Amino acid sequence: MMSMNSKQAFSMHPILHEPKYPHLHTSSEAIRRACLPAPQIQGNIFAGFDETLLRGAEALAAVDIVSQKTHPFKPDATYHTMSSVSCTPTSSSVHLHHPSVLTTHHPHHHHHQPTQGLEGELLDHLNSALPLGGVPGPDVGSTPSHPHSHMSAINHMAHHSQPMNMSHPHGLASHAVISGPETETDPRELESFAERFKQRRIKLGVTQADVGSALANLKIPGVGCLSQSTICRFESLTLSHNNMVALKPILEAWLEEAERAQREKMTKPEIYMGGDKKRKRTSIAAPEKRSLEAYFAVQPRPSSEKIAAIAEKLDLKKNVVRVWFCNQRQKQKRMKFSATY
DNA sequence: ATGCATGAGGT
DNA sequence: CCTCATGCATA
Repeated sequence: MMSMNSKQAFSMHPILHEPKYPHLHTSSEAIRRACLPAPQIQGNIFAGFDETLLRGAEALAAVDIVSQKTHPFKPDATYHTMSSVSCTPTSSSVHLHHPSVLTTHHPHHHHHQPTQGLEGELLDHLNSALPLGGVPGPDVGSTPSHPHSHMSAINHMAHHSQPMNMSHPHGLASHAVISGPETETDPRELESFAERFKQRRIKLGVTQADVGSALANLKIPGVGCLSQSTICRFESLTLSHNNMVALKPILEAWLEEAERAQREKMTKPEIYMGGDKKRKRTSIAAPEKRSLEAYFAVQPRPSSEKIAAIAEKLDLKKNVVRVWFCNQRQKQKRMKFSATY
């Protein structure tokens, strides 16, 4: 039924980093434009908002007013036992460097934190706003204005960098033209590639995890292995546009190499195992999650204090809440052409 | 396939 | 502390 990962081990040291990617790719110069609002996000933050928002509002208000109370205990579900991850040596490929190949930031950013001053008011009008409006906060949830900057990925990529909604009307100029690195950023191109990739990958009888670990064998400078998660996300386009663009050439290279290898009957069963400490994934219960969503709808970027208050209110660790917001923001931004089309 | 987490790099 | 790219652990 679904793909199962056969193996996957690898990992890099959390604390051990090296100078990592030695190369270039400093070709940023993007001109990100003011992005537009994402019409709709996949998250239905407002599903059954009646309750949710009410609760949220209540909670929010309560938080504001009550704030600290000495909670007796904190049943935090977060017990991540960090571990020393070891680079599974068993695998034929080693990879120590960080795969952070694509992290080049631009100096420009312009995000504004709009009206942050009305935090207190938010609560209030939340009350009034939600029950009626019929459509309480679609807008809020969509984060109408979140400009963002980008970083370029690997060396050859987009330059004109239009982040996402570059609606490249069509110009599918047969992408053959070499000199034009700017040819591979078309969302449609990425989409079709992802699909072709998946199909050919399956045809090769390789799992997503296999692809990930095999990448290290390509010995591409600055490229180590990737996890099953990332391969999966690439195939399902649940990565940022830039991330997709950056990964495409790498996966493309792997694909060709894999098919070539198969032709010559060279299959190397790589097996590895990783047995370290496990990290426990915190699980936020549904009610808490609903509250968080409600908060997010009004204020996607709560201040530290706010986060602390929310955390206490929901009886969660502050960091858990902070990370939740970060992840939520990230989700809203990822590709899935909802915003572009 | 996804939820929560870590870490690098930037402010 | 944020954003991004990624990953481990899970459903």
